Amino acid sequence: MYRLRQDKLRQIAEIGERAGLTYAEATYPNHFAFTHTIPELRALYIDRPQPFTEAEFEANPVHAAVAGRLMQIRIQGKAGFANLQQGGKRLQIYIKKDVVGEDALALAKLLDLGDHIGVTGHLFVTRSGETTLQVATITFLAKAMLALPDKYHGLEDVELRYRQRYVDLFMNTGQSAKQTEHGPAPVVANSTEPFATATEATPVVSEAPPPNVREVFVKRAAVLRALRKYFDERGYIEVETPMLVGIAGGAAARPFITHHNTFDIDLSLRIAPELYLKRLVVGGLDRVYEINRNFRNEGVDTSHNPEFTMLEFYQAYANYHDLMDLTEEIVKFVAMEVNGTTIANFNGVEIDLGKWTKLSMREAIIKWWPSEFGDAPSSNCFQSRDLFVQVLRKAAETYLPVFREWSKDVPTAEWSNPQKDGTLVTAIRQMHRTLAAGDAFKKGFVNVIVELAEGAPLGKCIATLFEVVGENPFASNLTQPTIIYDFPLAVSPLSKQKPDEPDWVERFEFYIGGFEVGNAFSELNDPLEQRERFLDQLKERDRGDDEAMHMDEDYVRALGYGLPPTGGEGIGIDRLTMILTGSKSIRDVILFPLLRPQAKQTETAS
RNA sequence: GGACGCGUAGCUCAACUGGCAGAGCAUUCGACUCUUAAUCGACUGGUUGUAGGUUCGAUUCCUACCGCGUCCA
Repeated sequence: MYRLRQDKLRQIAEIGERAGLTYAEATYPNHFAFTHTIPELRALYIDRPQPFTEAEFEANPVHAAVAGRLMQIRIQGKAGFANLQQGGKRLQIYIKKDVVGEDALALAKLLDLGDHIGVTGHLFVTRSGETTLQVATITFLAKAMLALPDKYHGLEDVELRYRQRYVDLFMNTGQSAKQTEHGPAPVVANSTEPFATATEATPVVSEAPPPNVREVFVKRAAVLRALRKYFDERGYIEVETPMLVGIAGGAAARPFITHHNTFDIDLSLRIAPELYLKRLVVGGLDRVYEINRNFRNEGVDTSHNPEFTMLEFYQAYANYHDLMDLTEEIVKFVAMEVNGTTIANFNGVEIDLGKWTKLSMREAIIKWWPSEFGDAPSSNCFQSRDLFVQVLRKAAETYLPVFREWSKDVPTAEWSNPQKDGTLVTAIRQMHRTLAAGDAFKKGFVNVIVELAEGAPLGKCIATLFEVVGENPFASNLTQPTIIYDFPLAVSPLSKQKPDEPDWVERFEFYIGGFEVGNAFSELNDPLEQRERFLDQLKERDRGDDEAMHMDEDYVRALGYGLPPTGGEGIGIDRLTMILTGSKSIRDVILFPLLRPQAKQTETAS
């Protein structure tokens, strides 16, 4: 292939020589003076309510020079049509020997799909009604040495699309015949729908065209633009804080470790900018935001990529109630800027980003209490470990009959304060293992009991129970925009306590489409309390939680200079973009998602 | 880390219950001055992800590994 195309390049050079061009000028020129981009030209004369007619073109000829990549060629002897693509749009061009002459036609015959050319000419309307550029001159700009994917299907192989995003981007622009056949707004092609009921038939996968990849990333840029506009207009300043850090703090996650040679020290890639941004608020930057990458050393799935983009913003004198209002406003604003509507379509479900539900975590647990667990508990069950244990025990005995056998002789006291190797703990662990291959929901529930039996803090158990109940796959509780507020202190080492309930903090997360999109809280600004929280984290770390935080003495010192009451929030940009583009996987909104390297053979010329 | 699924020509896909590995597009050659998934004729293209095993015979069955996807941890 390479050799054949190199031959063509030489022939192209020969044609160029006749026009006085050097080999380089004829094959890889370094300039083309265009008058319009293809999207501009289309917007002016074609993509409008009343496209220009042939009569209008004849009365007022439109001359243009455009450049693009050849996506289709229909040559017919001494004339032919082709489609040039630029900026995700295509323009048909018509090359006729009578007009362009012998050499230009010879050049046209040497062109391959994927080549870049520039053309000059004027617009006309064909008999079949397509506005077309009648070519006067052709300038060869660059050769595609590799064959393009199937012109009808485009590039469909998901792995290839991610590995060779450059091909994905110019093939899947919504312009391929298969994509246009399926309507103007192709949805992400995939089959399984978490929210679909069991009675619905599985859609036929092969019929769905690949998504409009270009559009997804154009929209992603629009999301970022809208967010910057929102914050810039409200007096926030955009900052950039270190990604290479000594202590990776601000979140519960494992960092990547790297090394700086001249200092000869190990550094981490940041897992969150949080602690630096609050230092800036101490420094008097009352409103700051940062949009950039975080790195977390974790696995990959449809909502996780080890590097992901996060927006974090901090606002002095605000608390989490202010941030809840702000959150609704921001999401609505971005949706309107990007899509012109607050309605989003995700996984076949219509989501209204303008309609929000607010529930405290405790309310949510009670409201969404699965009927399989028996009667919902009363709201005071979160007040003490004993009461919580009683509720869980009752639920377990209702939901899982085996539990009745195991626990009937066990006094509540042992539930509350179990022996590490006692019969109860052993039995529960055993049960957890036997469920491993089975029902995930059941397993999640048992997991709460395991945590409880192993002596995890009550708050942590409550948070885990919330996740189980909230993410119940049979209920889709967190699909529509939902704010869950008031978190247990035990899972929130950087948040400020509620004044009247010291075991709970002023924190919320918001969910859309079934997953967490953002996290916010009133910032803990008492340095002594913060030091204690770090020390608690170190204890958790000693107990084996390698996601627990490290002590950050400098951060505590910064708080020592006085952090005003401050509200701070983080929003996952990739996930927000997924919702706004209907992308089912985070990999569909990240240009080059992390993939395992392929140590495969590299194809070369022959 | 586990379960399930997938991997065949550059791309999109076939190949029945184990019996000579095929088609369309792209490529190459030829015809064609309003086509649009252009059309017509001819040709070319393969270590069936990798390595083993069973078998007279493996794309197909078995094992391990590699990569991807989905769900879960």
